[in-house]
Amino acid sequence: MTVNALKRQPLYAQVKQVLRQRMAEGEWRAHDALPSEWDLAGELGASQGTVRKALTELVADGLLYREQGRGTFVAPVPSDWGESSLLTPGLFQEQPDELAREFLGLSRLNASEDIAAALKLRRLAPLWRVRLLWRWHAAPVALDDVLLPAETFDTLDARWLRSSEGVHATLQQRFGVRLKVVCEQFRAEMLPREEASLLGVTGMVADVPALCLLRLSAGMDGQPLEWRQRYCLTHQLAYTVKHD
Amino acid sequence: MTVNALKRQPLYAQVKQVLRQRMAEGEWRAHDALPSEWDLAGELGASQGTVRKALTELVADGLLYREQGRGTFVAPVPSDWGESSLLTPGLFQEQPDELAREFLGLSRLNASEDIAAALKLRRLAPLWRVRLLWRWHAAPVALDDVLLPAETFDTLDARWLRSSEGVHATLQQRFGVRLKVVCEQFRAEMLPREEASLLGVTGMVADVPALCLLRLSAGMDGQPLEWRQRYCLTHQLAYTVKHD
DNA sequence: AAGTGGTCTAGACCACCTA
DNA sequence: AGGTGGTCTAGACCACTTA
Repeated sequence: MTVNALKRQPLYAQVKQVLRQRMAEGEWRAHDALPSEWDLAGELGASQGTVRKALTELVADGLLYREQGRGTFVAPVPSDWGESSLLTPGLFQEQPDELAREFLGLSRLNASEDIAAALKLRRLAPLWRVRLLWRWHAAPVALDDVLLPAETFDTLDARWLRSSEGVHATLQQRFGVRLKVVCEQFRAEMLPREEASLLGVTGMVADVPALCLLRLSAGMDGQPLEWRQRYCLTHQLAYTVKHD
Repeated sequence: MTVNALKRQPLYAQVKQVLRQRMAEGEWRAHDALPSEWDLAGELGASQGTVRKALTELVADGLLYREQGRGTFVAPVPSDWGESSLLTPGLFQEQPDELAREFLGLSRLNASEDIAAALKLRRLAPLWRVRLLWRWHAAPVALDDVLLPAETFDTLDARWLRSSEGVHATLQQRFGVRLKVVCEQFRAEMLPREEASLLGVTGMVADVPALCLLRLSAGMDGQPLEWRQRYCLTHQLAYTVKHD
């Protein structure tokens, strides 16, 4: 077995791990085809059935997709917005394709107690803080604070974020880490002053309700790696979550 | 094969269907053990591997759970609140166990265009409308409008709802239908007058932001069967969604 | 010790896509 | 026609639970 260096893990889990690593190393790009089940079985020293089980789970994890008769392919990087989408007030129908992301800045701060606990860090651990503004047809609709453990991503560079497809794409390309959403929490609040000004909500109509979203994301191994807080204006758009 | 009456479906899907039906008919109660994989394979005329695949998917669907060395068991009915929970302002830690449901009434109305489309009904199709109030430590925190296709659930009786574990439990017990959440949509709004009064938000402080939640649920076959609209007060509690 | 679910294999056949 | 994923089988061994 070529994969037996890892111990006490089922063979299919080792196959998953090897494939995840080879994907992170950039062996294939999005929509590239993987070798067939039989070829992988030969390469990795497992049976075709075991490789199938690993591939099935990687599809469930969102890393791959399959097409009957054609092959198994690398799934594209998910957008920062995650599995969720912004939609118009109509019920679920329309696409959020006009959504644009604007990078506002990168700074450092120390973790509050709550956030340190959520990210499983010690108190006051150093964090990166990325601020993003989302626009829909040019109008600001949401503002993000993205907090990342600075020791894990110590070489993070603002230039990467300014020019990339997004924070999640940068983490995947520069650090080989793929995020999945663990938990989201929703509140309705009156929009605070600072966020109101960044979202272009001006003086007299300052009493605007906002959807306040907290989101914890983790790597595929379950390690929490991103804390994100978002204020959304929902006059024109609603925030939707699809299940399964 | 005892299950081959259905055609052109993979054998494991037929096994799933048979087991779902037997569960809906009340052959087992929550936490009862199913027969072993080998016994089911014998009963149903499939191999143990095929039965395993069916059981694995039913576990993924949330209908069953398994324990190594002990057996396969029927999962309990999910609460109306669904996979989601109400939590205190602390980040994700606490349990929503003090949540109580109060049945306010059952009435009939005709579907609006939006809702008819979401439920895949014709315009003005008759609907049941169930109103529910949620309390947390006695204080009202959320108000539900539940819309159900009246022709599908024509014998629905208010007495069932008043005395049961909830709408979803009633539908499962009386109609053999199990719901799963398809899609949820979130907005922040100022609380409308009628809802404010039902939630006990009194006169002068009437300008309260509320979390407005729309939810579409479907049977396990994908047929949309429930439309639910909820206003949540999020001063004390936030609404959370867990993924995977 | 017996029974259960969990993993793994080898081989077969089918449905679908591409060339 | 040949390659791919999708289904199905039969048999083996392991890890865990229960009595």
